[in-house]
Amino acid sequence: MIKIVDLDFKAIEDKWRQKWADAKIFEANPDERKKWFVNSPFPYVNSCLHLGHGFTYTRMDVIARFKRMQGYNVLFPFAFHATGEPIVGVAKRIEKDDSDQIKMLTDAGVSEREIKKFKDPKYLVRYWQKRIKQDVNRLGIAVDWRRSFTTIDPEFNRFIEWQYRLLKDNGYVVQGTHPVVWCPNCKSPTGDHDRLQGGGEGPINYILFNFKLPSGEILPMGTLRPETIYGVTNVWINPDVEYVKAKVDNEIWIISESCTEKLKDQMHSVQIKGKIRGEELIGKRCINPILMNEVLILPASFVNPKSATGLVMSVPSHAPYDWIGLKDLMYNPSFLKKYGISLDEVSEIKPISVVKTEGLGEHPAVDLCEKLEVKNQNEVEKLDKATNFLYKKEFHQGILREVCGEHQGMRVSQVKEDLSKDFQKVNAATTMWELSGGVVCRCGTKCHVKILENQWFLKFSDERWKEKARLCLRRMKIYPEEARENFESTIEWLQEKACARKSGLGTRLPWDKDWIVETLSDSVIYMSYYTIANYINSEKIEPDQLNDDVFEYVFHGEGDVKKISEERGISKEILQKMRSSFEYWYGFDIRGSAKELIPNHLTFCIFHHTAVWPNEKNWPRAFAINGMLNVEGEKMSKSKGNFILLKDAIEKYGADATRIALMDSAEGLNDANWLEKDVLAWKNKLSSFYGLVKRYYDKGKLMLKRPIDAWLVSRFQNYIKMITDHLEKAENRSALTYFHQMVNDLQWYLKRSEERNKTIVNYALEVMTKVLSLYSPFISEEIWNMMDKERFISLEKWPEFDPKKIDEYVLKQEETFKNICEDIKQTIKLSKKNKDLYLYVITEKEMLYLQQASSFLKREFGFKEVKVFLVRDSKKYDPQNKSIRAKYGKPGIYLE
RNA sequence: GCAGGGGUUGCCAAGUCAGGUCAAAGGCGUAGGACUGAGGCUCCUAUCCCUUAGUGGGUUCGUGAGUUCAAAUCUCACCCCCUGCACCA
Repeated sequence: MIKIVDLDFKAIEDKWRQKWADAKIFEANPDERKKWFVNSPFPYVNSCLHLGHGFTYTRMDVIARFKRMQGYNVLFPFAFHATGEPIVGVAKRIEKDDSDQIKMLTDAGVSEREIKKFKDPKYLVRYWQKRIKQDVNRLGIAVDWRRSFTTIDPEFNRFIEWQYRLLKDNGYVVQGTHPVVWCPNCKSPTGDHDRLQGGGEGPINYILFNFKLPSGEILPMGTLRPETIYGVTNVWINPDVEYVKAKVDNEIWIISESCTEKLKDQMHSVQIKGKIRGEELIGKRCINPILMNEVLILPASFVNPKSATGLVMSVPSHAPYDWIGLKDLMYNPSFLKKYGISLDEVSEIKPISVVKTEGLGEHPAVDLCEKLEVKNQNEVEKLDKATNFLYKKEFHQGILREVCGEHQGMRVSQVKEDLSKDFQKVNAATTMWELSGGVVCRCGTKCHVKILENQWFLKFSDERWKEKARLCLRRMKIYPEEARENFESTIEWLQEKACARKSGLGTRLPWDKDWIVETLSDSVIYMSYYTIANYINSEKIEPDQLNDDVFEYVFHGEGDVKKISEERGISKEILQKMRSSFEYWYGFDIRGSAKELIPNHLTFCIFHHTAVWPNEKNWPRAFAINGMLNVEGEKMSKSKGNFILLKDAIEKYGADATRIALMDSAEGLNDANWLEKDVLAWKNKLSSFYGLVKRYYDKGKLMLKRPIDAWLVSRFQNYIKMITDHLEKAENRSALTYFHQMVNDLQWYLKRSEERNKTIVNYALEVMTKVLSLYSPFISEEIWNMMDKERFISLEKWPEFDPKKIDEYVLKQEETFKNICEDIKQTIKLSKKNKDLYLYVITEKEMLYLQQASSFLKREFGFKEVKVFLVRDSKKYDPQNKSIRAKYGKPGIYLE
């Protein structure tokens, strides 16, 4: 019976945190031991850490502690990410007294006085840096803080400059032109997270067909389906819209006014020459640039001037809107008359089928409108649904008909690109970018597509770069293996990636100061900076002392140290120390992160390492990937109100329980689930383990090893093997499950043996405490201290697996014995007899084993007598006659 | 839509690659019991359904079909969930 011990977890945690810090046990310097460099992505410093951070960091910390106990020289550094837009954004919002922003900060426990100072982004960074450091320490992460930095430190900026110059010199950074979603107000690209509306929308390329009026002006018709040019029966213009005549490059176009704004941002020169109402064009004819036939310009209200050019061609066979548009006109002859168009002219128009699709009729748009019973062009919902359906179906399965000339028989999906190119080649068409859907920037402005010129890109498409990345990945360990495919497909899929922006915090591109290195691109090789950051910090090396020569020497061993030392004013010894520190620690041995970073950050990390370091020794060696952290089965989010800050969890449950519950909540790519009842259960378990040690440690007798002692040792040896194997694969949860089993086994042992073998019980408790120390280090230090140990458990030696200590025979016997106990229990239940017990066994060894257990059986079941007999001749067995049974017997259990 | 991962008995989760020993580990929860002044602790027992003298039977591993003497495990199709889809951290 173990009494619950009331433990003051907080006091224990404070005590050991302080002792660790005083003894500087996590400060790692190169020495003769083998090294182990573990790290995890640094957090963005615009708020304190949440439970998800705690999950990833604890996971790495468990591995760090494991490796340290295994005898490695372990380095776990930590830094802070501050580059990019959000921090500036917060500062700006504070400046403007934004109430939402202030509330967010107040909720996170920032005082009003502090909030006022947040107008200064640098102050804001310093503030959160302090808070985050506190959170990390509270959680018990074994960090070497001497190597800490932020990405807006000028020293770090020098490092990034070195990196980018190097990449550019090797041809991995190139200039290019690219369409982006653009906010004309912010004058910057609008990413998904920067949007009030239109998440997931992006630029899509419209083809514009140059229909011509007899007078020479061009009516550009925007469409996503170039093949439908063969099925055009007329064109549509919105009669109520005021269009403009504009000189676009060297032609006169008639387009909507909003289109001119878009074209200006898409590398066209646009001058508005005049206005023209849509209705003025109705009833005129224009020429199809491919078929060269004349088609009628008809009115339709569904034509949206905000979409592309504000002019569309009509393909009634394949576009439900167009078919309904025509029908609407036929039912409305007076409307037609207004524009001087005769009903006959319209009723003569017959759909022209362009695409043949299995399962669809000749004119699928017509059929669909009938099926959905679309009454008129105002039934937008039905029409959109039909349009969507047709677009997909015909794109994937449709085959071009005879009217398409040389392209006949081709599948739409295969021929679409070629068609577009061909039409452009003969000047029948151009293209323009349009959004796939409306996007509104966070600032409230409507966005459009802009073609960014002279943008800087990382050339991930470069085949020699990809090949190196593949090689690196092949050599890496990925935990769990299931995640590897994701890396492989990312390497194949990555193309040019913009690596610079015009706004936000960060390092300016050294050769083009207008651009700032984008934040995902300045955080891919910073782990190497940890190996020298302690020298930069302690030696107070100034940013302007750091130039490419320094970094070339430190990271590549290039150049003359003496000369660099003189020129840069850094002592030769320090430079050499930095160099050897890098050589000692790099490449890192494991980096742990959530799975969301696989397709970007982690794969970039592979690419950049292979580009910066030709020597494979410096490449990443392993990634450990974890899933997302859910809370009570739901995604953690501020709006759901289930957002848990790390500090709050630690405050409420203690760091030890928080850590071990996090580790127990998931493994591999599965999303973890944080359940309060589990955390509380762990808190109790920790207490009762403390109680277990207090009660049994060093309390038994010194005695010779009995079978049951051998059993416990054997079981523990197996556990040590299993736990070690799992931890080597970053499977922290699996390793932890054996802790439960060890507790169970120890409890069986305590019950089973009347007298406890002090050596054995101590051994078991020590092993368990060591295992526990990875997960819940504070309480483990406390327990270790209670055991009168001199050293920190954090610096103790990991229990070694020794197969020689495993006694297979005893393991088997005890297993059998447990089964026998189970049988005895059942038999007692049925026979209601428990006076005497007779056991019949086959071998003498078995007999001896059971005889040794007889006192346990008496204690456990209340037998007066327990006898074990050897079976001599089972054929003569007679269950009724005790004396015969004793003489011959049959293997089994008999009760009196 | 595309890419990667997943769906197991109340919940979490092992098992799937190497088919049988799987009614399926372990943890949590729940129920009963022990201990206790009392317990939210700890220990024992039970926990798919029916039946039973320590058994026997039935129905299960997202859905449907297939391969096989035999499928949670292999094949195919479908449904659902998670992550990512780029100039954003």
